[in-house]
Amino acid sequence: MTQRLYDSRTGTLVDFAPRVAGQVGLYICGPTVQSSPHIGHLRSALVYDQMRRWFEYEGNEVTLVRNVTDIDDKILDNAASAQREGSSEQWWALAYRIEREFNAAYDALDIRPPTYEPRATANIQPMLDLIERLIERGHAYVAAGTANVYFDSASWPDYGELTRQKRDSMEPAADSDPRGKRDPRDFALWKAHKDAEPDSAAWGSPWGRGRPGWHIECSAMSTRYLGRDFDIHGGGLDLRFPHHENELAQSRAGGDSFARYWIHNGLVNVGGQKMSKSLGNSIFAADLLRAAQPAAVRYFLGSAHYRSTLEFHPDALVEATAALNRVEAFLRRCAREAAVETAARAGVRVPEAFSAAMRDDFALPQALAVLHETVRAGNAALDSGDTQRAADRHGEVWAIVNVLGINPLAEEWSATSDDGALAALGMLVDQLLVERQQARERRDFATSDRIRDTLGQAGISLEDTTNGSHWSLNG
RNA sequence: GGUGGCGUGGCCGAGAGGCGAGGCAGCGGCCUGCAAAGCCGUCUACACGGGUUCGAAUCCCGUCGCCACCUCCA
Repeated sequence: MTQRLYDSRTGTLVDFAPRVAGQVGLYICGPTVQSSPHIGHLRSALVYDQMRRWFEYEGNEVTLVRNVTDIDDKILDNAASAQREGSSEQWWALAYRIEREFNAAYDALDIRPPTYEPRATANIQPMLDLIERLIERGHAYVAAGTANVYFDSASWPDYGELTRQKRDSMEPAADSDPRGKRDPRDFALWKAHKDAEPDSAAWGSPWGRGRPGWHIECSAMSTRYLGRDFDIHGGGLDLRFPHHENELAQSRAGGDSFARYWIHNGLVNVGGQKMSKSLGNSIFAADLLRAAQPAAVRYFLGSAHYRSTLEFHPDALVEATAALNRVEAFLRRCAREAAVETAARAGVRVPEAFSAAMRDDFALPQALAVLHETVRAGNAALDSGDTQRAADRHGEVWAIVNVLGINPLAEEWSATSDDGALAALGMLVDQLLVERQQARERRDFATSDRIRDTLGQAGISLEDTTNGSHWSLNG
């Protein structure tokens, strides 16, 4: 069965075939590092992380390139306004600090680093080369008497193809500062240096000192690392227009065939509304990581289809944690009762229904339904004493949670735990469990319940089974 | 004005002509000293009005409501 995916350029579900069989090239628009990462940034990164893991699980070699926009208007503005309030932080220091915040959040969620992460400021020359090519081909012009270079949208008949809009029916943009544009729909390839901006934010070019426009970096960097003809270009839905439209226009006008497939992930709403600074309803990465375990955050962010709007609500993480606890409880129970060997589950493949869901445009909600159905089947097998069948389900569940990166027992999540403290806790709890068991045997339930209550207040839950009692720390 | 999307049960969230995805929460049962966990069962649905069809949440027409993008955006 072939991989299907929704290509937003054609607006249809299509068969995905990589340019070179077994090798997938993926370019993702990363963040502009101007302020702290929020839930929307994480969702976007996670969506492509899970796609990448799935492609790799299917035997492909994936080259994932995700850029960092580390020079743009907002970064300069934010640095300048902080400086007016006494900050000494330069724009490039701000960008780097924020970039590290993003990487810390990605790491916390085990979003694997891309194959490469190019920064705009490190790729000025390839951008200049592309701009020169566009001028030579008659698709760009230098605004008279300035160092501003614009893409000539009227010279490119396909302009609007990505979002299936006609150039003539686009709303005439209120262009506050045309600076020599021939048409409001033209967009900047190169922006002339302004006196008010720091010298460090300008590079030399054939047209004068300045800095790159927003879109040109992605055209230059995607083709530099993935080739002039590559497989998939992805990013947030809000980037379709103008960012991706302009990328596509300038790349094709420059002679590159560019991305074969375009994918766009849905945005995150909070309280039914788009998250925005002015509404003050932003949920930041730090908020999420404080509220729940990383695996639960991943589970929540992957609980809606990647193209759907995901609704964040206060209980969402509680529900995700509960759902994942169920999976964890099964994995632990199975390890106890069915004596599952690590080696035995290593080669187990995901259930066919799970693969079918993933191959159908990465249908995560259905894939998660398969996960839960497999857990239920495994628990039912344990209930009936069929340990072989339980072990089989255990292997499948293990394979699923690893592909999605939501394995509650994965080493990634436990790296920071304090082994010494945990060992000490274990000894104390085990001693209490012995006392409780003795109380139960003499039917002194007042004592046994008191021990359970005390442990409960300390955040430890108990589970009595025919093979003894088990304890766990509440997530 | 242009382009695209959405409205599903208490909540989240799939599905896209015929067996009610799944999770969270609730209820009943089994199990349990009682719980917890688990399993079994179960109540609340497809915005509204027409139409097509043997059959519509799904297709068509209309209505209402909501949202996104149209040069800052994940």
